[in-house]
Amino acid sequence: MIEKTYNPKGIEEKWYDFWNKKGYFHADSKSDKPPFCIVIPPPNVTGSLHIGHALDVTLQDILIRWKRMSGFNTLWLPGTDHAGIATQNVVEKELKKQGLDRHKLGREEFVKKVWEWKEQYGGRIIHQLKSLGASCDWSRERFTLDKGLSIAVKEVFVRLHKEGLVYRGDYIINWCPQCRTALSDLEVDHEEKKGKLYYIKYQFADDSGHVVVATTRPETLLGDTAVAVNPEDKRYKGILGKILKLPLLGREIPVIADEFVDISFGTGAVKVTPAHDPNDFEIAGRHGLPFIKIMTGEGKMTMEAGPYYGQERFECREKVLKDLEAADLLLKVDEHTLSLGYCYRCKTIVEPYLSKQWFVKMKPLAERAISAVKDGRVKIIPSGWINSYLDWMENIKDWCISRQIWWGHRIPVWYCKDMRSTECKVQNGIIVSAEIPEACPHCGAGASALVQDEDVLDTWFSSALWPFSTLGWPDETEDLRTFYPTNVLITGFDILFFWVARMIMMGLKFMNKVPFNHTYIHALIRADSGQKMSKSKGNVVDPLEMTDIYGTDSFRFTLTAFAAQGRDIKFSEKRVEGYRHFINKIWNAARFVLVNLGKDEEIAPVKDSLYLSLADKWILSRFSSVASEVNKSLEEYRFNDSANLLYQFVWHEFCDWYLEMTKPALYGKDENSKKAAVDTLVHVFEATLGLLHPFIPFVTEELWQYLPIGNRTESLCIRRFPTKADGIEDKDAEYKMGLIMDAVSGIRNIRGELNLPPSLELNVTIKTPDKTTDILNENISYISKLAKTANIEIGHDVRKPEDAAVSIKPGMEIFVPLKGLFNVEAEVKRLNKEINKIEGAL
RNA sequence: GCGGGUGUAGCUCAGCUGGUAGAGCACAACCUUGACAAGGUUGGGGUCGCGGGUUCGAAUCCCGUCGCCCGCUCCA
Repeated sequence: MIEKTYNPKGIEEKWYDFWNKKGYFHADSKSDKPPFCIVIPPPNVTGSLHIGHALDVTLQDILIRWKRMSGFNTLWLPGTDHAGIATQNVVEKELKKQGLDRHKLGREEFVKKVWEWKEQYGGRIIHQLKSLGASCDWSRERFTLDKGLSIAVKEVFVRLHKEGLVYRGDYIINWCPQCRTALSDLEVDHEEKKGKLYYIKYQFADDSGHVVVATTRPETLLGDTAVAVNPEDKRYKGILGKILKLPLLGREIPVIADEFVDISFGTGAVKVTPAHDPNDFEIAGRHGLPFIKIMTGEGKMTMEAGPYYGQERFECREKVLKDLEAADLLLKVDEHTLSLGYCYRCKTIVEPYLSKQWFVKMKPLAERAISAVKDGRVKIIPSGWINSYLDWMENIKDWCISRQIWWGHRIPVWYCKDMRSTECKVQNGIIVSAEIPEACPHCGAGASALVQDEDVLDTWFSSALWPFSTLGWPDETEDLRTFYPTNVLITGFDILFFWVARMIMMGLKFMNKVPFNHTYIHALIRADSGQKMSKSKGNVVDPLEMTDIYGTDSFRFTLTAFAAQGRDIKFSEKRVEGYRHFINKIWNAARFVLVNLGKDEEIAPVKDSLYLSLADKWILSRFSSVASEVNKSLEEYRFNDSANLLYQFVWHEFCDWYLEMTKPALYGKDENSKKAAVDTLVHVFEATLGLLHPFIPFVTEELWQYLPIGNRTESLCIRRFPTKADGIEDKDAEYKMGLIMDAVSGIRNIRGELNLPPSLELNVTIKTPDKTTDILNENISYISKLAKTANIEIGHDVRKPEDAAVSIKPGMEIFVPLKGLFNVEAEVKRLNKEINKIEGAL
């Protein structure tokens, strides 16, 4: 006999190894079964599992296990991401502890170190995924820097370049002076901060007065090449074209007119710093202004900054302000809230910076991705995200894809130093090639004249190809034919733009088909305070700690029950404990089933039995509708609904009612009834384990092994997933049981008149109201409920009771046999005791 | 500025297409009854943010309002 409480230790590892070794997770690209494929959102290779992953993985595993059991050829493709900047930063931090930095090591040595790091920690997250029960096909595991995926990356870059969708140019990009690399717009986090707005006098060169401009970054005036006003601004009509003396440096700059300037903000006059502000950059383009770089990639001032040369950017700001004040050029300082950009990896304030970078032209790619969502080829669930998606896509800007770091896919571009031909000069000596070129294709210069671009690609460039690069693209593999497009992508909304949108664009571009038909965006898990979980706040819940204390099944079930669509989740450990009790309840229900089984008992199909009791019919019918509801809710990604349905059914119907009501038959002398009861009990319990398996795979597999079901497969995880046909629909039984349940629940209220016989049988009469008007005035909702239970269609207008009373007529009496309630006797004793107590007190 | 979400029991949250307010935890009382004390039975506790409207009937639909939260975007 099995233990009284469920202890997951040992059981989880045992079954995971078993499933894995048996090859149940392996997908067959030649199978006749319909394919069902999910590619995992690849976690950071050196990362460790956080609770968001746990939710993500649990939901995917539920779908995969459910589809596998439902007869699909399932592929859940696992893998990891090299996570460019993130990983490089971690390794650099580690080197710093050893007194090293990457520049001392040199590129080759450094990259080697990162690979070593990857080898050392890369397996950790995979191991953690397995401990959650993730039924991935590990034979197909991928890493974004794998050879195959690298080929795909180069191929995409080359093809996009050929079509003019990849270009190189000087633009203002977001620059992190700490990481010393460009960042895409998405990699910048904005935060509102209280800052100051400084009003500075710019004097005319002819000493005929001054113009006041306002700025939040006074140090950038060192790079000003104009002051702009709105052409419509009457205040400044007279000064257009006049020359100003740049404060502190004395350099001469013109006053220009540009419509970009907002008349109502500040003084209506704007300093123009083309090399350090994206808007000013554009203004400069329109007016042919020079670009003066006053800052280096480290955030220090250049020679152009004159006396401020070499100063750090914020130090320089202070000095500039001091000097302005001394020169009586600082008119006033206002409080001003502004939103600052921070590097999403190192939290340093990002600097708008002019530099040469590679970009992807997004508009043409976005157009197709917009229509794919609009016409439903990609369905976003919940649909609330569609607006955000479209909004972003319709205002998309070009994507800066070059990063000045070393860990990642090196850009497949070489520069010819010789440029011996005009052709080569026209091309600026740029050679884009998937292979290492042996000579310059433009001018024939030898390999020694060619230098590869130093930069690597944004880490999201390779993830954008994930759904097809992992299946073998650009080769036309069997896997690609079978599993692309994938069925569903499950991820959090935080990477909707980073990743989901870009996959849709790339999938359409290179496969001509959307990468997935559905994408389910789940909620973000927050700490119970409602804040985002983060290490610095110390409010992180470690999933492995949860599984260690409560078991994987309890933890998975908690996450699933939490996963209501479209809202954030505040995590509470108490809920996990509650669901551990649920797991234990199932465990003990199994013990009940097992003690009521004879040794080697043959379990017959219940449909053949003529001796089914009301309770048997009822539970079979309930099972039928629960199975149908679970299938339906999973179909619609209502994970929490399916979890709650099962919780409700197992605990409050199967355990609370059915197990009690079947006892008289089980312990009775009638062999036929007993046989029918045992058959039903085992059958329903076994099928329920099937329904539960995708949610709580370990405990269900363990228990299933004890059940004597004929013609069984060797594992529950490949058992056919139950449908409503595994029960027997019997609305009449449900109706009658509903009345019994109502009556029993009402025992307390009618106890004064209750005269229960000592035997376990009694009759309860439920009398419907006498008059139609009573029904109308007081009992419409009651009638409505009864009608619902009895599955009677009532008219839309319940004000016409004759419609409602099709089978429940006014004054009609319904007799309900309350038979075999095991604990009625004890309940009566208790009630009488309490009544006596009350009477005694009176 | 634009968009989205949310306000339900002491706490964390469910409540699909309108029909007598639910779960877990916490609390109180009783019960070791042949699966289960990680249990059972019963109970206390809610003006479903506030104000209107539609309806026989609204937590649910509509309008307004207050509070909290989250995205995107601009600001010199």
